[in-house]
Amino acid sequence: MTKNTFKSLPHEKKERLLETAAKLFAEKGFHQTDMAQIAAKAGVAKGSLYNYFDSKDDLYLEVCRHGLEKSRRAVYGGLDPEGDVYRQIEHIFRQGAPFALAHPEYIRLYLNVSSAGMERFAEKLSREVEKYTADHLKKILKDGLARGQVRPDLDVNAAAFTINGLYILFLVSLVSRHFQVRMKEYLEIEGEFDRAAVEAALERIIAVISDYLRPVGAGDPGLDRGER
Amino acid sequence: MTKNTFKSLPHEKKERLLETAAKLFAEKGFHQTDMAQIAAKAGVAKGSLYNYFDSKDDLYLEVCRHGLEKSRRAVYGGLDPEGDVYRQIEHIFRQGAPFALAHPEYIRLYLNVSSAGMERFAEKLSREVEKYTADHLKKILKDGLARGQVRPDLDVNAAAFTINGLYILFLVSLVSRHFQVRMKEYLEIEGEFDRAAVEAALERIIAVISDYLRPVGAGDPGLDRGER
Amino acid sequence: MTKNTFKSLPHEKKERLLETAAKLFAEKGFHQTDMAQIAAKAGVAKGSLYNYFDSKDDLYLEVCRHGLEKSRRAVYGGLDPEGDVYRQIEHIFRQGAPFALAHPEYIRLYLNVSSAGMERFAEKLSREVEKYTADHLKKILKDGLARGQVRPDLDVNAAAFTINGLYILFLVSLVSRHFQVRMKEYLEIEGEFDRAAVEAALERIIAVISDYLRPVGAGDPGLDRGER
Amino acid sequence: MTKNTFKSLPHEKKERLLETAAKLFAEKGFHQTDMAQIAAKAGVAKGSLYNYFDSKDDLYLEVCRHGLEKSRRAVYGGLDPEGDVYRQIEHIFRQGAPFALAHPEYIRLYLNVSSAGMERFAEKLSREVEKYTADHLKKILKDGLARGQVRPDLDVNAAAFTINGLYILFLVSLVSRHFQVRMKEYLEIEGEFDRAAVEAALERIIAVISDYLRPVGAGDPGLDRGER
DNA sequence: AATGAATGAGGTTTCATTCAT
DNA sequence: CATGAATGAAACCTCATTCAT
Repeated sequence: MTKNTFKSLPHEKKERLLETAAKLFAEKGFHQTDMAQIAAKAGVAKGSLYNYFDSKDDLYLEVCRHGLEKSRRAVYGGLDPEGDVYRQIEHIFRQGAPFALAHPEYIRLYLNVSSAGMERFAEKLSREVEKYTADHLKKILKDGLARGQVRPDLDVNAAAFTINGLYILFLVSLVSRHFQVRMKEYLEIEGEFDRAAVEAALERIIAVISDYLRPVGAGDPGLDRGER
Repeated sequence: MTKNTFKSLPHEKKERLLETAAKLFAEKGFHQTDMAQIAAKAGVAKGSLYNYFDSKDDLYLEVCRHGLEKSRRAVYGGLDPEGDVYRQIEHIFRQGAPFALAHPEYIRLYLNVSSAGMERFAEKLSREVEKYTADHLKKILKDGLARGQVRPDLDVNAAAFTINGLYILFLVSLVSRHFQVRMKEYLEIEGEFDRAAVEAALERIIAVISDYLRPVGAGDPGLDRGER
Repeated sequence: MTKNTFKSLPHEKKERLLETAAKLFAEKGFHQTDMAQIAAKAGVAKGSLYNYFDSKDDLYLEVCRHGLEKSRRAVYGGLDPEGDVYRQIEHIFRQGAPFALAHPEYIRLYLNVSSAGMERFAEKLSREVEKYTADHLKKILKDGLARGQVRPDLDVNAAAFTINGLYILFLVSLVSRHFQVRMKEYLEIEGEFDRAAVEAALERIIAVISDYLRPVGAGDPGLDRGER
Repeated sequence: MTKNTFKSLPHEKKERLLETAAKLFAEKGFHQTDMAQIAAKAGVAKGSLYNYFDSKDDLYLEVCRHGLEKSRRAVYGGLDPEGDVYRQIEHIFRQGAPFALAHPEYIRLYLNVSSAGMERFAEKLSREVEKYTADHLKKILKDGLARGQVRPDLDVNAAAFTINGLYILFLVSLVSRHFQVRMKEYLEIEGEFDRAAVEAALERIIAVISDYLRPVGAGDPGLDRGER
């Protein structure tokens, strides 16, 4: 468990340490990153890491939790709970994309937790990570349902599962070689996966969601679909 | 590159070796699996692995390719290209689920290729893996579009991206601790994630797809949605 | 010990095998050369090497003996025992130099036998190698002494030791990075150690020998010293 | 490159480590010596070697450099630059012999650098090693020339090459099986190569040098030749 | 609390030799 | 006799963690 010695460190030092570690873990993977490297890059002594954390596992866990908080603040921070369901969903995607581009390390860490040999972290992180988002999305959809903004026969949970699934796949496509190749293949994106391509992809995905949610016969699309 | 010495091995030995390696890699991750272990479990000498493959990387790649072929045969094997779009999509999901349960190792390997430090494998595998499925799905949707089985305004590529995304998320939920927790959270599955729960989840996801694809006003749902 | 299976091989195959091995051993050293490589380059099966020789050691020994014979034929082959002592010594140097340039591998093997961990080969080769040359040189000097061609107070054995020492040092300077650097440093050779530089060095060394051997007051130098 | 962690070790530990390594490398050769062995014999952990040196190569280089310094101090330490040329040369031989007997490992290491597969070390060591000695010898001879102590027609560089060659051959005869056999063969030494035999050999070699250098007609030999 | 040297288990790869075909 | 796959003992090097300063 994170020790008090770490908690009582100056804020700046804590941030520097966790961010350095996040970048390294995300870039090279858990096992390929070594404690000495983290210490060196963060400008602390290798031994100090063990004054702050019980083990490498412990540090990794803390790094993930830190990333989780950061991403939540970034994505759900400015959400207007009174807004239209489409606008709220779009808000999430539109906050998520720049966050992923600015902090690819945290998205990568999310992905890594699902990989082989990382189950002990999933055990500790996954519910915490997913419950928050799931509850949020379900609430948005339920509110939309209550207000007649979405199709009345909507399976809220399955829809939330789907929307979050698209959100995850979109974000990991911004940071993982594999998923980037996949997205380019599906959406037939040629050349660089630059800002414009990201924006276009985002709009098409949001349109899918909107098309799915919209009540039958709704003439006015809930989200801007001008692109399609 | 895989050496000829491996290729000319008895089929059974090749299978045993690749499957043993697949299971170990999938269970413990690439770096946590050691060559000695693979050799011992497969009943060959450590040195022999290096008669068959140039390196651990090379073996891993071969294991992934082998899994890819197996999964393709299992999932796309009995596909009836003349069938209705909904039936074809359902076929894919209904073949994929038991395959994933019977061979969780290959789904885990798929997931691992997207994790940090595995980019060199993604570089070699991802397009090969994704192009096949993407082309398949797009073709199914285009045929459905031509036959008027799906909404006429469908963004085929984005739909294929979405459907495959749901397919991936569904399968990885069967094999990855993290994604299993996530699915249970979203779909509010309590207790064991047993066969019945898997079946129920599968139907809800297929229903989402069906609802999305169906032309507006189509009275008869394309897929059985009795569950919902 | 070399097996009969090797001896009864076609001459050409034996030569090819021994020469291939000589080059590899000389280039990379005994331990860095592996049997598989030798077999591959010589165009024989790895297993065959063990039909021909008891072990790698045994092969190495045979390679050295083969090189020894070749070098003897090349260097002492055309020696005229009736000739003047100076001419005979010069003959040895003038035969040795092109041989070393044409077959650096054998000179390198000679050098390697004196290095650490090679004592078991020295035990078997050194006397055989050195006795022949020593006896030859001593005979030449004794004859010269008898004929009054060299200083009457000559310590024949020490002189032979010295002359052969210079011969060895000259030859190894043609094939060993270390001794080449050394010779260039001593003789202040700048730039490439090309044919002309080799010739010049050779003449200076022969002149040293001649100066040393010449009876006091002998007006006519025994060897051509025009260069100096 | 040698790391600071090594440099800041207690002098005694550094010496112990380098000497242990020197002895092992010299006894068994570079490739036959393993890091674990060195560590065990020197009483440090295997991992520590890698805190001190980048690699086995790096350690070997350091061991050679250390030996070089030791041998220089031993051989050139008490040299009287005002002395007679013959006395100076004899001094070098008379210092070198006991050093080689006391520290055969360093002479062996010198020899090893010239063997196959060691070129990367030669590249880094040879000039450094040879230049020092070459310059020294040339200076001694030039001074002798200026003072009329040696023959006026002396080829200083070739003479330095020769004298150093004899020095090398003499020393390696004390430590290498091969060269010992050679010396015994040339000088017809029977039985053990003991102190007395070494002394006798040394005197004969010095006499050769003296005879060679001495101006024609010099009645009084520069060096004691009573033995012959 | 901070430091960084010390530790040693562990992992990939090499290669001489054997042996079945 | 020729072949080349099989074997497994090493060997270099890494790195999480400890501990003395």
